[in-house]
Amino acid sequence: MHQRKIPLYAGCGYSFTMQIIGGKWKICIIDALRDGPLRPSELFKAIPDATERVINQKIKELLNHKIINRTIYAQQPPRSEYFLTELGRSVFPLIDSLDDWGEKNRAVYEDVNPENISR
Amino acid sequence: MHQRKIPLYAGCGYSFTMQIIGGKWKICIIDALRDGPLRPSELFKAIPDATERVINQKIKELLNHKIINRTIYAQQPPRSEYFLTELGRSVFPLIDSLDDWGEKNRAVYEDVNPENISR
DNA sequence: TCATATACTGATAAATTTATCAGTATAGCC
DNA sequence: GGCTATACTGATAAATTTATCAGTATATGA
Repeated sequence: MHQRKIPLYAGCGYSFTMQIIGGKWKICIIDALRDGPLRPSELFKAIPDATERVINQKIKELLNHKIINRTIYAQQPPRSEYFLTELGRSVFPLIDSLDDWGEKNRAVYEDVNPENISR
Repeated sequence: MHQRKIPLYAGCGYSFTMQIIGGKWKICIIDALRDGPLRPSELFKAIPDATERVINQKIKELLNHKIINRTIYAQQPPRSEYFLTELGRSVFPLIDSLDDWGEKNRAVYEDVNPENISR
């Protein structure tokens, strides 16, 4: 595994929250599970821009962080389903706010040269 | 400068928002400017955990993204001040929600072995 | 003249995150 | 036996972000 060298900074609530739901794909996963449990393969289909490997990694983090949980069916071939925990559902309002802000303010950057937008 | 190879993913509003306020220090900067303009040196003092270089980089991004703006006084030694734009102030509710969620749910992880929390 | 204070920028290294690709395990079916 | 489908994991490369450290410019005042 990967051994962290610089301790995570969580001095403020938002830094902490960002550790849980930040990164490139986590919110996508949470959002995809809104309407009910999904099997891994369904999750991959729901987020086609991400590789399966990354989704698996992020699933693991979300499991560790108790945002999602898993049902494993004792079948062959294996079958499992991921679903949101109570804690996971509690981030819906955050996602919605972030999403609304983004959709609303996307237009602000539309008339700008991309060179001037990027970091 | 740095030339991006993988295009930024902003397929959803929240991905877009995350590009604007995500990363390790941007929200800290926005938050620090809540109570009024600050000079760079004051900003550094307000966020002692970050290096000045990083703050400067993030300032640049926030300027590009029209979240903050700058007043430059024609003085010597130079004097400038950063302040939030209208757009910048519009993210307060987001920050507050993220912060509240973090403070509220921090405790969830307190009884857990750190090994099981990290990614 | 020379050091000072201030607001930056450049170059590069280190750390972290994400992507790529290949491999494991197993019951059931042909 | 060999193939399939499924849910993963490992190793490593590539990309990106953050950190480290040094340097620029300039009016002012000692």
